[in-house]
This record gives sequence, structure tokens and C-alpha cells, in this order.
Amino acid sequence: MEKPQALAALSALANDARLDLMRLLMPLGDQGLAAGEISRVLGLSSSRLSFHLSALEQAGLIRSRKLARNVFYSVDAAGMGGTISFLLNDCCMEHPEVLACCRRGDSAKSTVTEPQGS
Amino acid sequence: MEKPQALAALSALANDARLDLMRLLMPLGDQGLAAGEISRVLGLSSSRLSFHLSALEQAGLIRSRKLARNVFYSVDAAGMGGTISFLLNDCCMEHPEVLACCRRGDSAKSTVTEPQGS
DNA sequence: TCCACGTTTCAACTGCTCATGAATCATTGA
DNA sequence: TCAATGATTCATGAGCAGTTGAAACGTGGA
Repeated sequence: MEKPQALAALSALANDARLDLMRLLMPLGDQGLAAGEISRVLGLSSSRLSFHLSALEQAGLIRSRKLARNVFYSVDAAGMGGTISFLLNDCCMEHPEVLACCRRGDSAKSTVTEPQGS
Repeated sequence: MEKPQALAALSALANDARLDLMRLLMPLGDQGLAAGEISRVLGLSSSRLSFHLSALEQAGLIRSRKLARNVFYSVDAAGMGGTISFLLNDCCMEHPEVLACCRRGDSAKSTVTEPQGS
């Protein structure tokens, strides 16, 4: 993934509503969920939801599929994976401590990175 | 890592200059680089750099250390790792296809995720 | 054909992010 | 003490992101 694309994806993810949206769609796989249903679950107005959905779709993080009157949205696993991969490989250059934090699924509370105590 | 903290980190990363900054600091480890040197390397004005540095520091992605007249900035591996871990675990719930993309270090060009052809 | 429903688009407004240059602060050496 | 250096803060302005409600669009059923 190139930097502009990664930047677009990061910008898209850096929003409360859109992060909730990704978390809602993630376990549903390719089937996804209709826009109206998403709007009901997340409590977003239709125009607001449409705005956020198109932001995520433009960033390559979700896909849409028209079915009768409904539009179903589902996560684009490759887009999301590519974004995380960009952070891990291109940005962090597989920095060992960063990798360790990821594998632990750990939060920011480690002091092992500070051997210099003087 | 909690959602507000992850959102702050994602917002901080969703910027061209700040992404460059992280990539510059990443291989330097705990030693880091002085602000003036960073400004020279990246070609940023001092006030602009200071603005971006404080954004990254507030987001918990870098640390600062005063040394004589200089302020050295270095990556906070735990913060960066926690952010990636949040995306991978909390947001993607370790979605197998997302994980696969990450392990491959692959970009968004995979069609293996689409077995349904009819 | 007409209406209802699901969804998107539009215009207007608010607030935030970012860039710029000047001013300020802290530290060091003369 | 004073000047020079390194870094941050401030005020300003431009532009973008997000919210809202109304209008428009496409589709399917009566």
C-alpha cells in the first residue's frame, strides 16, 4: 500500500463514528449490513451515515453492494489489512518493540523499553 | 488501549508530515533526534515542526528528552504498538483475512478473499 | 401510474486542523 | 550581563471535516 492510500485510510479511521462502523461490520464478513440497519444500530441520521460510509468506501476500507432497495456495506479486509500492514512494515519497519506490543495485544503500559536508569 | 486514546493516535498519524516524522524517528530507537535536526531533515519550519511534535507526543506516539539546549524526540514503541494492536484486536477482532494481509505485508491487491464467483 | 421506502446529495453552518511569521522563553558561552 | 542559539507559543487566516435538515433519486409494491 502506498502512503497516500494509507493516509486516506488512517484519516477515515480517525473518527469515532467510523471506528464504530468498522467494529460493527467486521464480524459480519462479506454479507455486511444494509445502510438503514446500520443507521438504526448506531443511532446515526441517514445523511450522516451516508457521509461516513462514503468516506470509508473512498478509503478502500469497506465495500458496497446494491440488493433490491437496500445497499449492503461490508468490510474490505484487504484494505484494512493493508493499512495495518503499512503501519507495521513501512512506518515502523517491523520495529521489534512495536511488534512485541502487537503480539501481546498489550496497551501502552510497558517499562521494559527503558533499560537506562541513571 | 482505550478507544479515545486510539482515536487520538490515529488522528495524529493521519498526516503526511507526522507520518514522515515517525518514519524518520523509528530506526533511531531511544536515542532519537533533536528538534532542530528533524526540522533540517524534513524541511519543516521550527514552529510547524513543534506543532506536529506536540501532536504526536500528546497522542503518546513519541517521547521528548531535554539535553542541554536541545530537545531529543524518540518514538514511544509501546504507544505505536498499542495503536496497531487496537486496530488488529479491538477493531478487527483478529479477523482472519485482515491478519493474513498483515502477515503477508501485502497491499490491497488480493483477490483470494473473494471465493464467491456466481 | 402512484406512493412509500431506503438511500444519497445538497446547501448552510460550525468548529477544527494546518501553515505562517513574529514574539517569547530557556540555555549556553563570551 | 549580554548576545546567540534552540525550541516553543501566539495570533492570524485559509481550508477542510463534520452535522443538520431538506430535497432528490431509484426501486418495488399497490
